[in-house]
Amino acid sequence: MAARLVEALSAAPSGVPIYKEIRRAMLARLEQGAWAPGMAIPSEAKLKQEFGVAIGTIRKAVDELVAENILIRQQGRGTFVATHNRDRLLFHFFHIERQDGHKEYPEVRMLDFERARADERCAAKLKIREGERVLRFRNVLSLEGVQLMLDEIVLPERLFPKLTEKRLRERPSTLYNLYQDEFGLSVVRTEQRLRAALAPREVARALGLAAGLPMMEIHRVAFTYNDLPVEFRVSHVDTSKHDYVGGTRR
Amino acid sequence: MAARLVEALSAAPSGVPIYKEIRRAMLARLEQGAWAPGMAIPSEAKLKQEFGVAIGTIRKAVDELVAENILIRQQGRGTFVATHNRDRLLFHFFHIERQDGHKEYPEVRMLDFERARADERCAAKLKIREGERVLRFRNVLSLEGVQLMLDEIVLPERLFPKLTEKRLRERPSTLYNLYQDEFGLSVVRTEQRLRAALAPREVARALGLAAGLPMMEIHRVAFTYNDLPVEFRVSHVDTSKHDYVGGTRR
DNA sequence: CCCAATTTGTTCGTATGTATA
DNA sequence: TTATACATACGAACAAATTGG
Repeated sequence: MAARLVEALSAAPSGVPIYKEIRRAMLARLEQGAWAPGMAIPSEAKLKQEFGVAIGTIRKAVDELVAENILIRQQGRGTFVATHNRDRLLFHFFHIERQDGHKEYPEVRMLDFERARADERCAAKLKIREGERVLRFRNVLSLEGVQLMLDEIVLPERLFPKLTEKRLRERPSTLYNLYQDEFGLSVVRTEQRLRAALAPREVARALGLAAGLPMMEIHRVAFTYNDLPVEFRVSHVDTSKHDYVGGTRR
Repeated sequence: MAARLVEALSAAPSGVPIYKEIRRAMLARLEQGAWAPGMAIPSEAKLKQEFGVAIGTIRKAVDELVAENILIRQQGRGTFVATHNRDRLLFHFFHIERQDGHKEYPEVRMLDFERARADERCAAKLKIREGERVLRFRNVLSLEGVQLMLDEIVLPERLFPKLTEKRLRERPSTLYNLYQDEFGLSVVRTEQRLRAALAPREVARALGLAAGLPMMEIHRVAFTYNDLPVEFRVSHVDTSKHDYVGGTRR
């Protein structure tokens, strides 16, 4: 087994560094679920043997995956596959906080759930064909008991076979945790576009707000490992008491 | 000189890795202007000798500064201090683009300029005392000839001595380039909070828009090396045809 | 056009320190 | 205490890109 891997790697067309190949091999294992969320991956010493390279080369591959928040290193313990727990959601994916800086985990309530077909916009965002089957549901998010955000979420049915309203309602943790644990889809990155817009009647009604209130409209696409779109989400946020918080980088 | 540096580093209270100390030493040189924007820093071989450590240790320090977009490596040429040119602005600091994804550099026109004193909000954001002297000016930004954004910019006068309206108007490049070249202040990071709001009368008038239009309001603080706030900026963006574009990370 | 010098990029190997179980 | 795993640091060799002669 070890020899095979080494050959496969050194047989690469070259020009591509070994550590990049190893990074790809690791991503493949993550994608296939060979390395499951929350579990420790083999130690650097094991990987060094398995891939037949120096330990520094292994570390360089792991470095990149750690920088992408895909793996998590812990000195003395091991290197782990990142999971979608509440902390990670709050830190990396939920960008709304009170204007005084207070940040907390939102309470989520599902409004409705339906099977539908992708319109042009959804198809483009999810990189699927127009008319392909999708699941669509809406969530109301609250902070400190106050409803302030409506999420309309669209998933390609092909990626989420047999996902039912019941399973969504009864999920014990975050949505992304469900995607990860039940369907092997780990969200590792999002792209989003924000704009200001007057609250659509539907949205205002769902949140119990006056129609015509200015709201933040967010279009977000969530991707898993190989830039595969997993979810498209349109959010409307009441920003009268809360902000969307961002920074530089990329 | 070399010996002194080595002593200084090894005399550190320990617990702090050498490469972290070297990173700090490099940041100090950048802060003091010993390494000027756009210029090459000494080669890794030189730094290795100067600091009296292994080349790998130098590389690890540089790695971090490269990841922070403070230094830029170029194989065969050297390692350079990042400058605020238009490309960097567009890529790292200007987040507005057309809703169809088209991205370009904005045209800037200064509306007014005044000396004032920091109110409570400005003081908090800029970490200065309330009532301290500040410079305040407003810019209208246009894309493809259409005015779509009003920036109100506040600078602590202490950091920008003798900055005049004339120099601002006659700057050849970006604002951050001016901060960097004329005042030795390199913006390396920003924090921002976004919300939706109805266009204030003043803003609508300056941009030639109808009052009461929903606009994106952005509060941004720009920092230089040691988390020192350099600029506070409140922007109002007409997002009827454009979006604010963001991503994950941090 | 090629050669030589310089500089960063990759890879190897080893030793030791520190945190965890 | 011991074993394991990641973190730091050292040193060396060669590859790849750039520059200037």
